[in-house]
Amino acid sequence: MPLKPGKAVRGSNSGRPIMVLLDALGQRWTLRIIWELRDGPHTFRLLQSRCEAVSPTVLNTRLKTLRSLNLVETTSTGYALSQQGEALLEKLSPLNKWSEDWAKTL
Amino acid sequence: MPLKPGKAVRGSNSGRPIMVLLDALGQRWTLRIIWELRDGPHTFRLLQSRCEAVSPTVLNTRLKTLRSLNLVETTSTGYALSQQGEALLEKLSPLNKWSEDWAKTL
DNA sequence: ATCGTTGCTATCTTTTTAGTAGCGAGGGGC
DNA sequence: GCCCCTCGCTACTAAAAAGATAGCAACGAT
Repeated sequence: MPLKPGKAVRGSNSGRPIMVLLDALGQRWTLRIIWELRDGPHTFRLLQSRCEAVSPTVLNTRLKTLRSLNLVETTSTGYALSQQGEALLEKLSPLNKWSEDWAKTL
Repeated sequence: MPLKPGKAVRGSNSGRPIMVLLDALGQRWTLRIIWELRDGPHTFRLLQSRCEAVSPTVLNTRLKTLRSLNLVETTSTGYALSQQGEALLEKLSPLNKWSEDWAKTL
């Protein structure tokens, strides 16, 4: 059951891209993996250690999904964000700054 | 174990706000709930039906978390994004358009 | 008082995620 | 060739989260 725009996902059978995206990003570690790839390619094991020892089972599952969604690709030096992945990260990276301001209000 | 900036979350004990945020948003339905609140307050049950019958158990858990994170608040007409929640949604809403372009590349 | 709707809890099942061990492939040194 | 190390990754099992369903107490309108 691969995740793919146009296909139903959990919680939405519309197949609308945003729903597919929200479903993918809502799986644990997905957002984090994209985040950790922000400064360049990482090997599987390095990525694993950056994500505080996420289990290889999950990491590999996520990487498979992210590759099938064309957000991550394998390079000679390890896993890296694809062009699309970079674009997505660009949309997400303002969250870093925002989250710090947000934290102050708590 | 409430989610809160400054405190360890699963996968990061740094307490950095971005990690707390990524952890929160990476829980299933969280992103979707924020998304569904984009056009105004909704009652618990309406929100539930908008999220294609998400179980009340999970919905309530998420709403509790989102309230404790100051992203959602209760109003006379139901659950609504707080000021912070609106700000977050603003950061996320470009994803809708982006996701459509992205979907074309698949 | 009855009815419908609300937010929500209790209970149980299923799915997902976590944790750990270790394999086969490849590279380097010798 | 052989040893040793690191690599990506799979297998297996345990724990945690999410899903599904039933239903209760509180409120408002009739």
